[in-house]
Amino acid sequence: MKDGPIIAQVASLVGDPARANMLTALMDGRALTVSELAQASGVALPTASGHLSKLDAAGLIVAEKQGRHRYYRLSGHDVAQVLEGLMGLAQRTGAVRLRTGPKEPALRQARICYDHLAGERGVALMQALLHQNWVEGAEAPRLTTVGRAALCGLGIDVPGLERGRRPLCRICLDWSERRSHLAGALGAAILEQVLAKGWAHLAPGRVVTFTASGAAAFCAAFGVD
Amino acid sequence: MKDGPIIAQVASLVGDPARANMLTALMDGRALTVSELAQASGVALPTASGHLSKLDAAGLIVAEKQGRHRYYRLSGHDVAQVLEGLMGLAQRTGAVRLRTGPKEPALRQARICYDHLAGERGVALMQALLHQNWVEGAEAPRLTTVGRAALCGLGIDVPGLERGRRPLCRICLDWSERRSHLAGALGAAILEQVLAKGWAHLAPGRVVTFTASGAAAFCAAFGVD
DNA sequence: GCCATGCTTCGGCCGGGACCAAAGCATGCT
DNA sequence: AGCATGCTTTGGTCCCGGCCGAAGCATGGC
Repeated sequence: MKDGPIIAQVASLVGDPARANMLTALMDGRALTVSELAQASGVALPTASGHLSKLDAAGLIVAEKQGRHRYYRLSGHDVAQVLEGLMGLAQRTGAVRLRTGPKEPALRQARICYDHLAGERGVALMQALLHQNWVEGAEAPRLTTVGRAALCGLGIDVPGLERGRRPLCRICLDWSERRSHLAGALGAAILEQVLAKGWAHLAPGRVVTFTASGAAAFCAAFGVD
Repeated sequence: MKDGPIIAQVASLVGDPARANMLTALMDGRALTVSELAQASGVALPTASGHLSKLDAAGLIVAEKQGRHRYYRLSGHDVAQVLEGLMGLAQRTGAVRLRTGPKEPALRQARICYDHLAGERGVALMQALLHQNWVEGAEAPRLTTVGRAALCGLGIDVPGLERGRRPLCRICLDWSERRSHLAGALGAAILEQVLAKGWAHLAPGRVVTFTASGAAAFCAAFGVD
């Protein structure tokens, strides 16, 4: 007896180390070429190509041809979200990673989750937004009028975002903090703004590093304690 | 380069069809014996035993010895949540199940997600609770005073739940509806109450079937339109 | 036209792991 | 004690799937 969709198929795709590495490498929302993904996952190029076709066929990633390069990116936020969930599980159940990277603490502090901010800073941001009543609501948090004005003042094109098809506010469970952070169009826009203002920049491996002054500015702007 | 905890290990555990079947069989929150799980997953008993040891060692399930039986259940809500997430992915990406069961529609309508109500009815319940302002809040929705009184009136021991360690309100993304339903201690208590009042009963395979009068009573009680 | 670059396909190797039957423990009933 | 039931261990088979090298297509630059 089988209940619901066959979860084993998609799970086994993620279950291979090489593919898992590829997927996590894609979790920063960028599109990467086959060669880059091959290197990121530590397998030869032909092997990577095969893996990627499978992931593509399964609909977890989508391809984009550009000249003689072929770019792959995650097919949606739900994929990233499931990956975060798996990371949370892996961490809670104490699945120790073999070579516990030196940037683990940095990842916990601030990282990219598909296209928005996650980690301690991401959760703190969410808390601050709620606390100041810039957003409110339950499973689909809504921007308040006061929050809307404040974010516009910070240079975020809220009207533009509202015209898009993508939901403004979404929540996403943070694997390291086990609390939610802000996703959705607004989450992405805020991250974009943070990077544009030079408060932080992207380090390899999904790590987001804040400058000293940038961190201060970030906290001041969004009311993080 | 590996990011975050090794997600491949836990994913590959779920990736085996037999184990995936066992896990989904456990998603109704009950504890099942090894033999039951063997049958549910369609493998011989020794094979099932081996799978279960692995899942246990990985911390996805926990064992409970009772006489000569050995009961297994999911180790936590996070496991169930990740499984729901995987189902959502599998469905969106069109991973069709081979023998699309006849109870698929029933599953969509109302089913058990670990220990609370999911499916159309679960989502409708959540909407109604929000709409009537019985609960409000963002990533951790809170019970309002008016909601608290109303639920007490329906025979739910809210003070008792509040004394427990488990969070009262949690949200959980519904794989079939792609919207959230209510989880947490309150979600579990509501389901318990629905079953206790005979409004619905459990059918095999996580399906929850409402009686005609029970459905009406349910809608009236919680203000579902 | 030529070569260089990026990717896919093919062929063959190899290991891990799923599977079951039969034997081995443990627990409970009588 | 003795037997039945429920589960685990052992041993051995088998097949799936990951892996790479080499060859085959594309695309772009010269």
